[in-house]
This record gives sequence, C-alpha cells and structure tokens, in this order.
Amino acid sequence: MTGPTRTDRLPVPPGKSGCPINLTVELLGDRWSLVVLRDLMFGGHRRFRGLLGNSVEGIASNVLASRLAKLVEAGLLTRHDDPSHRQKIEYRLTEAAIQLVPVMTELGAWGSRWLPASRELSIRAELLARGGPELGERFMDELRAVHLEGRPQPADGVLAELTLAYERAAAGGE
Amino acid sequence: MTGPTRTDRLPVPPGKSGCPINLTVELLGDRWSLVVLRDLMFGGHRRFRGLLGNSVEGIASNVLASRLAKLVEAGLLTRHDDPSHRQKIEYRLTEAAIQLVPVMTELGAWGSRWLPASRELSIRAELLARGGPELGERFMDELRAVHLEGRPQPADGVLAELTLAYERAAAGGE
DNA sequence: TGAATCCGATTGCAACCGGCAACCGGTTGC
DNA sequence: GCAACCGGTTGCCGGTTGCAATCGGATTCA
Repeated sequence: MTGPTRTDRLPVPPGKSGCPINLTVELLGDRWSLVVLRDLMFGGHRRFRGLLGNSVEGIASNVLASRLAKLVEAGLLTRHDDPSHRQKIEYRLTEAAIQLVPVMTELGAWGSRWLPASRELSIRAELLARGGPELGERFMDELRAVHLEGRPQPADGVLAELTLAYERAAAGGE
Repeated sequence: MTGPTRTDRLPVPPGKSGCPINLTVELLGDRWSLVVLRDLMFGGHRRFRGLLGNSVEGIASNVLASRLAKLVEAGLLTRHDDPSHRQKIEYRLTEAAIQLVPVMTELGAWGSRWLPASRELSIRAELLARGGPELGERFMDELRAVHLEGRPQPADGVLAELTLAYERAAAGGE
C-alpha cells in the first residue's frame, strides 16, 4: 500500500522542468526543509517549539515558520489542533513525506561515509541503511501508525531501536 | 570495492552539526549542486558549455562556475585539462560523487511519484529505481570506468539503456 | 593576417533568502 | 493576577542567487 496511484499525485503548480530530480530539488533543496522533516521523522518532535529548540543546528523561528508553511502547502505535512490546549499545534507527516524515508536513508548513509559526521549520529544512519528496504518499510509503517493514524509512539519500534543504539554509542564512546 | 575505508573520508572542515543528513544537506542542499551532478551523471556533459546550455533548467553561468568550484573543492569533482585544446576543461565525477547514485535514484523515484514530472523523464528515474541495487551498481561501475579511468562511454551500458527508453517514450508518447 | 567563433568564466545589478534578536497576542497553570 | 509557555511575526542586515552583458584567451577558417 505504498505505491501511489495517479490520483495520489500532489497538485503542485507546474515548474519549467519536468525532471523528477529537479522538481524534488526545487521543493526540498534548501538549507532547512529536509532538516525539519528529519526532526519530525527521527526526533520525535511535532510542535513548533520542539522543532525550534531541540534540533542540533538551531533553526531560526521565522525560517521554521516559513518552512512549515511551505511543507504544509506542498502536502508533506498536516496541521492538527490539540483539543486539550488551544494553542498547541501538531505537525504530522503525510504519506508523501513518509515515503522520503529511503531518501533520508541514502542521504544519511552517504554523509556518514564521506563527510565528518559524528560517530554517534552516524550509527543511526548506518543501522538504517544496513537494515535495507525491509527495515525502511518497517520504519515507514511505524511512521504511518503514528502520523497518519494518531497512534502513540511504540516503545519497541524501529525508532526506539535506533535511538537506543545512538544512546549506547554516545554513552560508551565518549 | 565501493565501501570507503577511514582514509577515504573527505577532509571537510567541521561544521557545527555532526548529523550525516545535515552535513549532506549543507553541502548539496541548494538549488543547483545536485542538478549539476545529475547532468554529469546522466547527461553525458562534462564541460562548462555543455552543462550550461544543455540542461533543461537553464543555470546561469556565474552560478555554474561557483558550483563547479565548490564541488571540486569538496572533492566531488576533478578538473582535467584537454591536451588537444588548452581551454577545454573536463569535469569528472570522483568516487564520492559516483556513490551519490543511490541518492539520485531515490530522489528521482520520489519526484516521479509525488511531483508533476513529465512522463518521459520519469521513465528513466523509474527504470533506475526498479532496477534495484544491482542496476545501481552496474551504473556506478560504468561511471567509474568513464570518469575515473577515462574510458569511452560504452554504447551498450546502463546510461545508453536509460537514454534509449527515454527517447522511445519521448517519440512514442508525444 | 585577420575575423569569427568558441572557451571558461567574471562583473554589475537587483531581488531574494537566511540568520539574528526583539517582540506579539493569546492560553495555561499556579 | 501573573509568570511561563504557545505558535508565530517584524525589522534589520549581510550573503547568496538570478539575470544579462561582457571578458581575455584559444582555436578555426579564410
């Protein structure tokens, strides 16, 4: 149930180039879009303040606001009010965003191979890459359960495994 | 023979974040870097004028110049003088850039699924994605032969197959 | 010898984007 | 009532980007 049919395609206004790589770069090729999506996928944060403060890189609030708006408009995120707290807004990944998991996996694998990534953070990326498409599918199913169906984050899921491995490395390696 | 060892790592000046995804986005997450690499991989162009004029999107010459310089400095491209023509300069992919093939594959697959990519150009992306890691490895070996060892572009290689499929689609579909 | 052409860029200019810090109105818990 | 917290907004500024014109050198051709 992962392959979209024709009607699943997002209604994006036509650019000049029909090249799929170029279109993806036009949409996500900036300093922050993929970082925001990364934090929504792996960081567990789903609200403005969480995304603002807890990322390692320190995005500015105006940039975060504009990126969230752009990603919502592009159909990669949805906004959800929290009924218990009128001001709290949750951003959830859509199916299109969840299907970016393989892209993230490859980006992470490449970066951990060729760029000076920290060992702890590389471990998550390498685990995910080594797990192959099967692990990716499991992770995507987990994201679907949480972001599309609103289920709680499972304590024994893929993300928990990755985080555990990261924390073990951070504790043991430093 | 594709996994780099420790000494293969590029000497990139340390940023603030050790996250492999963020580092990759910092390096390649702009409007043009991946497009230039795409044209070097799939377009067959290896010189300034070819990259300037033959891409669908129309990059400006100053931006192309600065991207090429950045990619050379980052270790993703190398410059080669043409002995027969002192002004002609060939840009060739390095091993690090060649290993971006899986990233390109996933970006193309995602874009062709979720963005309004043209059918002809999507066909190449989908063929490459459907070929799985085996086709990716074949393509990377082909790129190694051409860009690292200086061999001529094989007429029966992966790129030729993809281009043929694209041309068939362009001719038959329009 | 000279002119046309091609080569990899560079320059000047305007628009835009990102980083920074201060601030906003509304909501919640105490 | 009040401090803390919520998702943002505003203004400022420097760097980056897009765009068009142009550059000096190298090659080709007559």
